[in-house]
Amino acid sequence: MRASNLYAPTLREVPAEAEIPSHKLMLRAGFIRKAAGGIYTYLPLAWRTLRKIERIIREEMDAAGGQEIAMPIMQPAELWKESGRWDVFGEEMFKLNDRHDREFCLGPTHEEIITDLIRNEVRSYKQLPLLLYQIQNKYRDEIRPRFGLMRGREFIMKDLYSFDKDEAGLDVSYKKMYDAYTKIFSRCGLVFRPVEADSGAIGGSNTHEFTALAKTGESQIAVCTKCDYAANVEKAELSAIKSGDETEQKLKKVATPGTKTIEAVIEYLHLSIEKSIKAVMFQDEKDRVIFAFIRGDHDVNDVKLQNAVGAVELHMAEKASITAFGGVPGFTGPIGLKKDTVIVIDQSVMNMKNACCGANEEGQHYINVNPQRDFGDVLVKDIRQIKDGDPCPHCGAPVQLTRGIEIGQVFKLGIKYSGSLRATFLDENGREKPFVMGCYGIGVSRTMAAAIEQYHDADGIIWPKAIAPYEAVIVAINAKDSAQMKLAEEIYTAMKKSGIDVLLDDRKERAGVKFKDADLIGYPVRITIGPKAVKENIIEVKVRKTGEVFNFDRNSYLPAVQKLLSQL
RNA sequence: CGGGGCAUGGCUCAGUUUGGUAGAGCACCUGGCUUGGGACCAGGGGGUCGCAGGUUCGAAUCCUGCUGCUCCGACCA
Repeated sequence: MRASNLYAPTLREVPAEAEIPSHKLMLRAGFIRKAAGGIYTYLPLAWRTLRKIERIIREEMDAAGGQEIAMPIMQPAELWKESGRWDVFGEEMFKLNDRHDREFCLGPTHEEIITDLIRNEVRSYKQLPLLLYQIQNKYRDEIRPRFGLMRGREFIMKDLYSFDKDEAGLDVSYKKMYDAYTKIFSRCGLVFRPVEADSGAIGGSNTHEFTALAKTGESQIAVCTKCDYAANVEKAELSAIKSGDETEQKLKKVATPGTKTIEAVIEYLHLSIEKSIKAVMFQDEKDRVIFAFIRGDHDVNDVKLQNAVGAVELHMAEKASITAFGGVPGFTGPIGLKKDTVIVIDQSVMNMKNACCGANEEGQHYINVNPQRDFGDVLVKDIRQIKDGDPCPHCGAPVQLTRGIEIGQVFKLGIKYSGSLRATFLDENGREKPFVMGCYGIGVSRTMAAAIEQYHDADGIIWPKAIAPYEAVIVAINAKDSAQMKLAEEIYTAMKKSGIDVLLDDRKERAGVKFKDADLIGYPVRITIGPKAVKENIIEVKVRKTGEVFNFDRNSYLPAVQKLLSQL
């Protein structure tokens, strides 16, 4: 390809709409243009990179036994109503009607379609396992599309669905996908971690998110500094903190006027914050009021709390709801609350000795609180949010909190969809059984964005070789110098012939412009053809990532460049 | 959905406070000159100032309503 024919409109200035590096750079380097909020056109450079990512995905999916199909983007409402997700997805789904007023949606995912596809045709356990996948556009009417391709309303996703006869089979399929994902993201050159995640409202027993580490990432993860444990902060487990042996003192109510915050209480009582118990009140979707208690210096993890009490959604409780159950805002404690409410105590609180907590009376706290002795029959769970330096649940070494971009997820669905859509087969004993399913997604367009988040500098993108739109660019310094152009052409032809994915920048621009564009677009290597090349037979090769410059001889540059590329 | 901000040529923005001839840089076209890190000179084209009302002799500027974009929050691959 010649740059003079390439549609890659680069921008000198940063468009005002972009916030994060990947978005800014994709706009500036001429990779994408916005069509509407969260909807983008992929220009030639982006499309090449996407196709390279897809190719890697296809190779690994096929190697793991996957078969590629293509399912419709537009899907009938009936299937979604049958699975019960027409309303669950709700506003987030793009819905439309045809001329006969039949309802459709633009697929946000394809569990319904695929389950429907196989439910009437796969009848026997002998046809299993079955792994089908596609690379397809997905649609989600995001409340707030942002960050360019990171959170769009239309995005490219690879989704594979596995069908097995039993849990053991699912475990095998899951492992295959887990391993394939590891290979895929490694081949893409990304720095990533598979992290344990919460399965959320979709249900399911086991799930890992593949997260590309990046400062701008939207999800927060806890990574062990010693072992390979990594988990989404929503999921990251904590073990109960042991307390020192202390003689239990007698429970006592004391006046603590005006101490509505934990800080005020401990200052007033001259206690350390580790001796305080904090109350946090929530209401769920059924308007149940939930009283959660946690050590003063800890924070409640609302996903853990949701799971602990079986709620779908939690929000802060209203004052009236708190008082209705005997709580007094600022002075709420577990002792003396009405029995017909939900009380959850963090596991670490149960080990505390001679602590303090609210007495459910204005201006009053209890001291010498010993939860094991004083709280009676309460629900004890791990509801605490992990923080930097907390011990790893596997090896005990401190964990580190870091941010990442979720680029893939592997998920054991079990029989959730095969159950609701009545998709069954006959097992060895002739018994009808629902398929045991798994689903496995990769955000393809998001992976491209994640790569840029990981690899860029002040001058532009620095593509990993495997997913760069072109592996190399040849810059002729002076397009009007026919000797230079002739040599550039010669090298271009030779490199192409040897299998290098190369672009020839033959534009009639000044050298500076071409250099700036090459850095911005981020070709892994740049070959410069100037006077030195013509007069001294020196082929100059610059590595984008390191800035290293190599001078190769005109007669032997090709193997040298190949070797250089193979090391990138 | 709640709270900010913005909307002026393809891009980045000034002009709006205090109403009076629509601007700059970049990009684009022509010619010249230049060619190792986003040159320079000369000439040129392009904007009903987001939309709809209103106030006024006169509105980019003041008022009302709407739309779009964007940032923060609740939601999420």
